[in-house]
Amino acid sequence: MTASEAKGVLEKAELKVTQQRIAVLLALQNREDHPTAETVYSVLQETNPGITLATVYKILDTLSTSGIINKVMTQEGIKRYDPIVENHGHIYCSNTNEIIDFYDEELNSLIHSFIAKKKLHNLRIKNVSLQICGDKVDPGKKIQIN
Amino acid sequence: MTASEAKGVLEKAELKVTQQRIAVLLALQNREDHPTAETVYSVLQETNPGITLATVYKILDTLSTSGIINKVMTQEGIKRYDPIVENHGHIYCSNTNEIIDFYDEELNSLIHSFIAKKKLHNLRIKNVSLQICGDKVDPGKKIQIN
DNA sequence: ATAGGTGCAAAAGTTTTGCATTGGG
DNA sequence: CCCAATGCAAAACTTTTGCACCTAT
Repeated sequence: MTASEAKGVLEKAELKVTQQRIAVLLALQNREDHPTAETVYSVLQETNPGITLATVYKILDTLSTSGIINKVMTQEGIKRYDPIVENHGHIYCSNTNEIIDFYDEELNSLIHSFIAKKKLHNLRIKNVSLQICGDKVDPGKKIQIN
Repeated sequence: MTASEAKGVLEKAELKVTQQRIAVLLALQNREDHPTAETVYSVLQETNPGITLATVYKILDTLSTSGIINKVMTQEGIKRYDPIVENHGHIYCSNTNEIIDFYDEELNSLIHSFIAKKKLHNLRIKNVSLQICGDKVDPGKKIQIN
């Protein structure tokens, strides 16, 4: 994602375009590790030395409330953020603290048709996601999905 | 659940049987609202005035680590606890802060057979759960599942 | 007897808030 | 220009920790 694309995303969401918001958005897009506010903040120190931790917190909250990014809670109660907003699940490793995206069209339609069939009255569904918690057998290697 | 049943649960898990642990376990069993440590603590003030908040925290952590109860993270990052440990999903209402159990055998087998088929290598799965986030349309009424 | 649990207070860690200042539309 | 976003510091809030004391086994 480029800076002007980020600008477009913010404008589309009717958010004021600021240097800080663009920087946070770009920083998040460059990561696949679902960083915390603190991590985003320290990454930005190199490129945007002015930005404040409190501002990063506020921006991440604003962006996730607007549906531009995704908030993910860890098992430990830490907020982490995901640039991918499409429906997908997460795998949590309690030994490495990794959060890995788990995307599958078939599973999505499986779950959604099931929920539609169940008819949840009086609920406006905003988000559905499958979470898989576990431990890596070999923390040094990646998790393979196939 | 009775006090002696609670005692049995603790013994089976090889945990030392204390008045405080029994009290916390019973308090949790009597609730369907997935209380926080703070809530469990204040509920216990009536029946067990001696117990400390820190102790409640420790006990809830011990019990969930032992698999006797279930830890549930809210979207806000608050730890809440569930006496039901069988595999089930949760519905989160962001307007009422309710957590509602969502249990369905068919969905469970659907998800599990899917995961088995996908073969997640290098991962020791501890827990799988579906989380549905939404808003109650009418906060005064219950959510109907059928 | 002794290993481990509890109570108390203090600390840690994350996130939020209040307010003055700055900057975008 | 004006409202909203930012920066800064302080506060809030949940949860953990250290240590002395107590209690199950």
